[in-house]
Amino acid sequence: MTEDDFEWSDDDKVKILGATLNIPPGAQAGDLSTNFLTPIAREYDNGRVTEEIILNDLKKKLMKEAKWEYLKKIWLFKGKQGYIHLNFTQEFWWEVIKEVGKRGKDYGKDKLFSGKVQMEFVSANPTGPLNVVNARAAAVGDALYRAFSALGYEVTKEYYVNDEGRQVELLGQSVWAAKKTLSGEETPPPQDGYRGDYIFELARELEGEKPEELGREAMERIVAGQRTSLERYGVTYDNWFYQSSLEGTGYIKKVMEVLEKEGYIGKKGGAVWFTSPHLAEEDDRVLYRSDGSETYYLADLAYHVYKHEQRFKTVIDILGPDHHAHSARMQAGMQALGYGPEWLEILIAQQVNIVRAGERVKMGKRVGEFITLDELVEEVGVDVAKYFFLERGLSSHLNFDFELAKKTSMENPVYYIQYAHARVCSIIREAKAQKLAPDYGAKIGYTFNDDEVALTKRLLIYPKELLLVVLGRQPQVLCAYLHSLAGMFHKYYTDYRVLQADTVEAVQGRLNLVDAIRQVIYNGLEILGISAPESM
RNA sequence: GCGCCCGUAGCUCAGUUGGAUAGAGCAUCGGACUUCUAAUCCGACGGUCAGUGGUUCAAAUCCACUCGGGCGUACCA
Repeated sequence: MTEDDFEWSDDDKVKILGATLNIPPGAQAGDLSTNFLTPIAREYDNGRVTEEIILNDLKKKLMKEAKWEYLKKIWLFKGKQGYIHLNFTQEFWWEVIKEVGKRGKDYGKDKLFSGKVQMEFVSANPTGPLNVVNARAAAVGDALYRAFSALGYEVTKEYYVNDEGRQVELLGQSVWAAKKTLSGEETPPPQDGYRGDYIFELARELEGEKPEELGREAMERIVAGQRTSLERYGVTYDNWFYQSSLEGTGYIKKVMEVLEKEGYIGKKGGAVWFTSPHLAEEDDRVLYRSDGSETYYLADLAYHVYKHEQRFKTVIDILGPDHHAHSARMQAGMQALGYGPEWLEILIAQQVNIVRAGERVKMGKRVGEFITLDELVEEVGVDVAKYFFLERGLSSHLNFDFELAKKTSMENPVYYIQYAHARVCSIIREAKAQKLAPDYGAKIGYTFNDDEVALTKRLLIYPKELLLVVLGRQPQVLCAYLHSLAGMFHKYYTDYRVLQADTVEAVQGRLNLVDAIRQVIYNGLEILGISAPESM
């Protein structure tokens, strides 16, 4: 086998250069390592290609990459498994720091992907203020939006407003009843109506007289309020799409035509159903009610047909925990309409339990008791709220302990990360007073010690972490990364003096290093939508 | 009943397209400020990865079953 027999695909390159490049544990390890060998070895394991041959080939390839000219040694770690270890020359670490410094806010950004992607998230019903699950979806959706953008996707953020249907009627009736009550004529809210102080506030402010008018007015007021809450939370949208705007567009008609043609339409009890021979009967779903009105399901299918015509490569919807069934139905419907399963991706933001004084707060708009996004921000602040949501996987249930979030706020992970940033800024400020500054063009005649190399490695893998966030739709990877980087920096800060290093060159080298750390923390926090204060 | 999510340290959770010695924070206990910010650092304590079986050179990760928790299962949205 010669070198030319072995072709590396782009995917393989991504793996080599990023996805599976790790910082190995243990003292005898190389600078970086990859388990890339194992899957490839198995793939080519026909008895003739040995690990050594692949290793040699990999070495040649890596040496050719300009960035890897500093590769000093590539070897097979003799452990339980065959990991490839890489060692680098000292110059390599300076190059990494230089790369971070020169690219600045763009470090980590890369045109790895292309195409239009839409992210729809929060899309709460216009019947009340935003709650904590909405806050969770907003934090994650917005962070994913930035991560996707950073890696080359052209991303659009959209908010879907369900401004039609029974809920708006109910809302109108609820406000109407509250208005009556306020005028001295005690009137209970309708069955399944909305309760809570905000209904009475609306009743005081709105002028409509009939329930229908009040419903429309209340909805507009509430949507405006949701938008303001989100802005205060640092989340804005490219587009607010109203369900009512689908009227007269023909998308609903189109959905019905295609479904009819493909044999997915059935009639039962005067209603029109989505049905399929592949589905169990209980999975059938109403499209038109027996009174002839359209369901939310039909409207949502039409809405997604509309999305598809906007030529999005991928559409990602982040929905609340009450949408499990709806999610499955949407996927079934979209496939019936002829769209591939990978086109629409539905992520479920699992429920958030609010814990106060050790007890779970039961919530629900119709119960009238819930913690709003505004209250959350008011009590713990934007940065803490976002971080609490971002550091956990979207699919796990989350306990949000208010007392804990406030009580331990001084030892909060988000402050820990921000403090690392502020500390570097403090060093830079002090350096400036001494007429010193980071200089990435400078020739560095200083040899990084082990701790400095370890920090540099951590900076080197930042782009890989960003890639993992995008591939797995999981911002928590970035939270863990930043927390670990901040931790390493805090220790470094305690152990070494930057400005009181032994030589001028050491001061310059360290100054460049800490400034690069500052940059990466800044970039990471920016992706997460969390502020990076210069002093605390 | 069926579907989805989950079960990892005392608590809250990372780690799951199979890969190196399972990690953090909080809590508890003991140390470190004459120093570029102690919102920090160091150390100690803490694990049958819910259980059983299976697949594999290799399982917290995949499969099956069991147990436990949450959510969903509308001609609401």
